[in-house]
Amino acid sequence: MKYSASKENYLKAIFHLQQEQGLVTTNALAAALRTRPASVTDMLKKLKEQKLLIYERYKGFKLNNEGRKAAVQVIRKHRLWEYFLVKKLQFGWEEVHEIAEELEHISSRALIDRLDAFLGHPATDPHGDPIPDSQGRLLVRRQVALADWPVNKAMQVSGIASQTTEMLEVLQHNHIRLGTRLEIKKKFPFDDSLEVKVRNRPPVTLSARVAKNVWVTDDEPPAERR
Amino acid sequence: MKYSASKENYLKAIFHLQQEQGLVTTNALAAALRTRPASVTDMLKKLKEQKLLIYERYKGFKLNNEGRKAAVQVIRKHRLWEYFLVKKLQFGWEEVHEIAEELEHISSRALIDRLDAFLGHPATDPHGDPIPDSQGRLLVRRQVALADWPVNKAMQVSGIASQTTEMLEVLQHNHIRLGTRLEIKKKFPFDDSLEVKVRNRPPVTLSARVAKNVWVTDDEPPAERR
DNA sequence: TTTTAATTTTAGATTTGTCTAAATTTAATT
DNA sequence: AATTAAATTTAGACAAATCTAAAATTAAAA
Repeated sequence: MKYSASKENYLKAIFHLQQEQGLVTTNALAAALRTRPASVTDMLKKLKEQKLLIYERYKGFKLNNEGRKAAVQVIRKHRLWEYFLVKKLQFGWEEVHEIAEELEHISSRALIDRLDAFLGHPATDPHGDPIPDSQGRLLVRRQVALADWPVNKAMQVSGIASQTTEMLEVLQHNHIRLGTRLEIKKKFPFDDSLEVKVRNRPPVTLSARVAKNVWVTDDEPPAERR
Repeated sequence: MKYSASKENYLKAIFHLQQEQGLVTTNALAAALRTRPASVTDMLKKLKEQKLLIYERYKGFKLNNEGRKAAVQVIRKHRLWEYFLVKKLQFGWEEVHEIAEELEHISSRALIDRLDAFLGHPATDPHGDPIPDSQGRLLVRRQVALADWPVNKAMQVSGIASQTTEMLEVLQHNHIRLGTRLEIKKKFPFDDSLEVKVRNRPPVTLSARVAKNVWVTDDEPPAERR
């Protein structure tokens, strides 16, 4: 099955949206794709005809099994390319998204499998998001906002939600980046700020704003795939 | 300047055709692109409006300076990707063309410059064709068919025109590949076959058919760019 | 130099993906 | 429950790239 770049973008966006909500709405998808609701309806009709999603007029929609498989393949390509761009071509992890948006539509299956091998079958992309394996199995790590993590329980940074320069500046200043292991030492209910500690460093304070935008996971990520 | 994938394909094809003939014809371009003459005319009109070529109705056409620059950038991308596929991803040199046809349309300039650096600024692609540098300068090697090379003058294989499996089989059998240095020992006017000699090997005979499809160049390629 | 053939262009249609504006359906309020 | 508002879909249009069939131009042959 080969889909157009546009269709692949729709599949990917629907996949991400339905992770959070069960059913996806036309408006939400239009916003995610920066397009018009009418255009979304047009495309939904085609995707439904191709039996990639379950869709009821005026109600909402979601990918079926076929659609999910296709979406995961696109995500796999995107994240492998991002990894390549950062690890091999020395791009900064904040500059690669746009380029990967183009590369993800290259169709050759052999290419992506060889790229995967060349990169050493990486488990996550440079933003900490898991890379689906060649069978389309996606490692699901129970990611949670740092703000919601319990006190005194080891964890590591698995992703950064908001990747503004300002945000990255704060993290860099506090020696926190992807994979950094840390613990929350104290929570301050007054302003929801946190005191966290990285090994061999003095404790630092993070604002609620920051804590909400840092994803963390267990110290040792389980190999659970689905 | 960003052009659509389709336009880039036209530019590239025109560039190659006008290397041989001065003016390109509608039919020749249609054949090269496996499309219809009417479609070619349609596109020519657009390329002319964008001031990428010189075109007179019913007469013929060729790229102007702007068009040539754009075409060379596409060729640069294509050949760098081919090099990457063969040298880094271990593809065979005969399988990479199709994939590079897609990759060559990725637009990021930063990507291609970093890829170039990552690969060590290679001078030629896996087929022996020169890779334009980042300023669009294309190394012009005086390539000539093996059939037309003088007797007893050292040379090296710089390219293979017809890359059928059968052709490659013959070459492999005679230990001839890209970069192989050899000399013609004798020409047989009867059937235009040749006796050639590779160093440290017994002489072998090549048919006229083969000799016409092997490009050769001087032993030491000059660094002449234009 | 006519006539015929080949090449090239135009006219009009089609597909994919998008849009605006209007109509329809669903949800929210008074 | 009736009315207003929001969300969604339809209708009709448009741009890009392609096509077929017919017309126009150029080249070749009788």
